[in-house]
Formats: sequence, structure tokens, C-alpha cells
Amino acid sequence: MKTRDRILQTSLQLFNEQGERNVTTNHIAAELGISPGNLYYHFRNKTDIIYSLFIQYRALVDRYLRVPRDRTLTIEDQMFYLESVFDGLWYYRFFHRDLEYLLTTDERLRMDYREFTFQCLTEVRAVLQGLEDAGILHPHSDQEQEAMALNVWLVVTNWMAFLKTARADGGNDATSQQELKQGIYQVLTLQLPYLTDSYYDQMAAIRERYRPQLSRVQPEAEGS
Amino acid sequence: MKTRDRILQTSLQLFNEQGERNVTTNHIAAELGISPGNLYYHFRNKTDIIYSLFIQYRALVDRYLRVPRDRTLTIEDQMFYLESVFDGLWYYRFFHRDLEYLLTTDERLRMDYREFTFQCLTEVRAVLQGLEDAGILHPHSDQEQEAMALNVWLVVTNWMAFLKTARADGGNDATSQQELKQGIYQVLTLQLPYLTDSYYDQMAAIRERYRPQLSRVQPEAEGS
DNA sequence: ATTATCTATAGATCTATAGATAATGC
DNA sequence: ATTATCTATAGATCTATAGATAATGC
Repeated sequence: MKTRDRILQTSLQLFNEQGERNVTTNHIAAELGISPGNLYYHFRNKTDIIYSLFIQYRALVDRYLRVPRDRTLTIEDQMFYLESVFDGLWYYRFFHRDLEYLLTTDERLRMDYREFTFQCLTEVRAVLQGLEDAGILHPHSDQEQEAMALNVWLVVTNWMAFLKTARADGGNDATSQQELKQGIYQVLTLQLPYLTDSYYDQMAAIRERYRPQLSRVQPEAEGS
Repeated sequence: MKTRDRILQTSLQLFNEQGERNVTTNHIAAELGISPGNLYYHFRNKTDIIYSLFIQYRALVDRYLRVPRDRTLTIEDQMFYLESVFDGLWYYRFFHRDLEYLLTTDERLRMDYREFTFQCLTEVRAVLQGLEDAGILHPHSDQEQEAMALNVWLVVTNWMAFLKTARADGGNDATSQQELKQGIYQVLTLQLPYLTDSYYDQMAAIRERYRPQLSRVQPEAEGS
């Protein structure tokens, strides 16, 4: 593998494991067994590395989240999107952690990420529309659909951060990808009241499969 | 004012304006016109300052978010809670920005914040229950209520982060507190499908007042 | 010839403390 | 006597580059 790609790969790994803030260019070079000088030959600075990782991340999402406009959607379609999106979030999980800082540091990233967000929101709306057209969801007004899509986005992109804060340890990596998928339960919760009678039972059953294991998340026994 | 309190006040201000990550103990001391040595006389380190600010924040939320269990709730009750909560989020807005990093750095903060989160979730559920008992919301199962409360929490605590990423500039402070309140629109969107017929129009009208000015947030004109 | 890599380091911070001095409260 | 403050600084990083050297591709 090219050194440039190894730098990206190792950076991603260290960022994910330790958080971008705790990983310096020195650490990355040391982990790779190359000199800091060499790293700077390939990337201008850490910001440049992060931007390249964002490009990878965006490409990954673009590859999976292509919602057809010419046909209605099935429940399986939606589940595929959800699974894919959460896989992507996991793979580049460092990214949403320090997102705000990253965006203030890198003007180019801020602009591109902003555009990326709006594209994703458009795709989410297309999913909702596709399910509505299929008779799975009750119809809603454009404005309601837009607000719903935004809530879906907020839940999806921030579920992981919540999990980290809700666990007593900082988040044991081993079990976390599993738990991350429980965010799907939360997303499906948003749709629950909009499901038509014909699909309610089926969707509710699927949702049950993702139910969070609250014994883990919740600290003490249930109060009234 | 006591020096200790001035340190907290100035730290909060600098953290909010520039982000916790960009503010060092040196900056705080310089802004106050005191020596770094003096700052360290009052606080062991920056983590200690942040923890003290969290204690203030928690006290603020505790003061407002006390949901009565012995009576049903009115729509006005809920609006008061929402307004108060968003005010608090604004006042300590640095906190949720670097939250994850802060929690991994300070074990004590992590434990306390976790407990705080669960207490807040309990209060959110009490609000939902109070509205349900008042016949404003259709009844839902305990599990659905729990998942809903979690979604409310996710939307409330992350709306500001979204706003920052969605704006072309990093977020002009002047207008932002206004915009922050638009998060209320998103929260009320979550309740929309659960409203009973008797209250739908009233609540929908209130919700309209918080509608985001999309011209600001959205980059280009509406596509189909 | 060009590309990739290393060595060595200047310059910039930042944290946190030791030790001296000033201010305050009995 | 105790509390608050300052001066000065050691020690630890981190970034980013200059300049030399090695490897590679024609």
C-alpha cells in the first residue's frame, strides 16, 4: 500500500480509538514507524488528513444512500439504508465526535460538510416519500416531512454520542458497534405513529429486534 | 466578586465564545488580568474549572425542570420547560460542544453527567405523562414513551450543534440565541402525531411560531 | 531527474509548581 | 497567621520546515 494511504488508514484507526484531539501527527508517524518529516511530505498538516478522511466518508455514504425516485420503497429498502448508514457512522466514528471543532478549523471542510448534510437530508426525505407512496406511512405535509427528516438526521448522527455518555465506562469498543445499531430503534420510533394499519405490525416487529438493552444503558432499576 | 467566581465567569464566557479547546488557563488568566499562578491557586486545573461550571449548569436545570407529579400539565407548562431548557443550553453552550472529550478526561464529570442525563430523561417522561393525563397527547405504552423521551433529549441537546454545521459561517453569535429556539419547533414536531383532536390546532399554531427561517439554514432554493 | 524518506531542530505553546511577596482578618 | 497574589521557570509537547540522503523510474 502507498504510504499516503497507510497514513490515512492509521490516522483513522487512531482517531477512532483515541479521539482526534488526542492524536498528533507525531503519534501517527510513530505508529506507522515513519518519520514526522515523511508524514508532512504527504500531508500539509493534520487538518489535511482529516479532510481526506471526510472525502472517503462522503464517498461511502454516497455509494449506499442512493434512493430511487422512480419507484416506491419497501421496508427492506429502508432497513438496508439504516444498516448502511450506521455502519458508515461506526467506521468513521471519530468524525462526528469533534465535528464542531473540525468545522471551525477548516473552512473547506465546513462548506463541504454543510452541502453533504443537505444532500443527506434530501435523501432522507426521499425515503419518507417513498414509504408514503408505498402506503406504509400516512401522508404528511411537506413541512412536516421536512421537520421529520431533520429529526431523523439528529437522532442518527447523535445516537453514538449519547451512548458514550450513557455508559458508565467511556464505551467499551467491543460491544459498541452492536449497541450503535440500537439507534435504529430510535429512528423507527419516529415513524411509529405514522405507520398505516397494514404495515404497523410488521414494522413494530422489526423495530423490536433493535430494542436497546436497557440493563446496560440504564443505571438503576426502573422507578415508577 | 470573589476571584474564584470571576474565574468561572470569564472561563464560561471564553469557552462559549471560542470553544473550550481553544481556551487555555493562560488565556483565562490574561483575560482576567491575573497571573496564571493565581488561577492555579483557586483551581487545580482546567478540568476542575469545567467541573465547577457543570455544577452550575446542573443547578440551573434542576431549578427549572421540576415537573409536578400530582397534577396534569398544560401546554403552557410544557412551553415554559422548553424555553427554560433552551435558555440553559445557550448559557452553557460550550458544554455540549466538547462533551465527549470532557467526559473521557474527567471520570467524576462522566459519572455525574450520566446521572444528570437519566434524571432529565425522567423529567421528560413526566412531561409526556402529564400531557397524556391531561388529554393533550394520545396515550402510549411505557416503552414508546421511553423511546420518545430519548428522542426529545437527542433533539434538544444536539439542535445547536446542527445549527452550527448548517450555517455557512460558523454561527454568528448575535442571531444564534434566536435560532436556537427553533429547536422547539423540532421538539414539537415529535409530538405532532400524538396530539388529540381537541388540542391539535392550538399546539400546531404554537409550533408555527418557532418555525426555522429556512432561508438562513438552507443553502439553495427548494428542489422538488 | 524525480520521488520518497530521514535527521535535526527552531519556535511556539501550555501546564503546573516553587518560592517570594503582598493583603487581610483577628 | 492566613489567604491571596505574583514572578519566574522547568519540563513537556507539538508543528512544521530545512537540508541531506536514499530509492525509483526512465
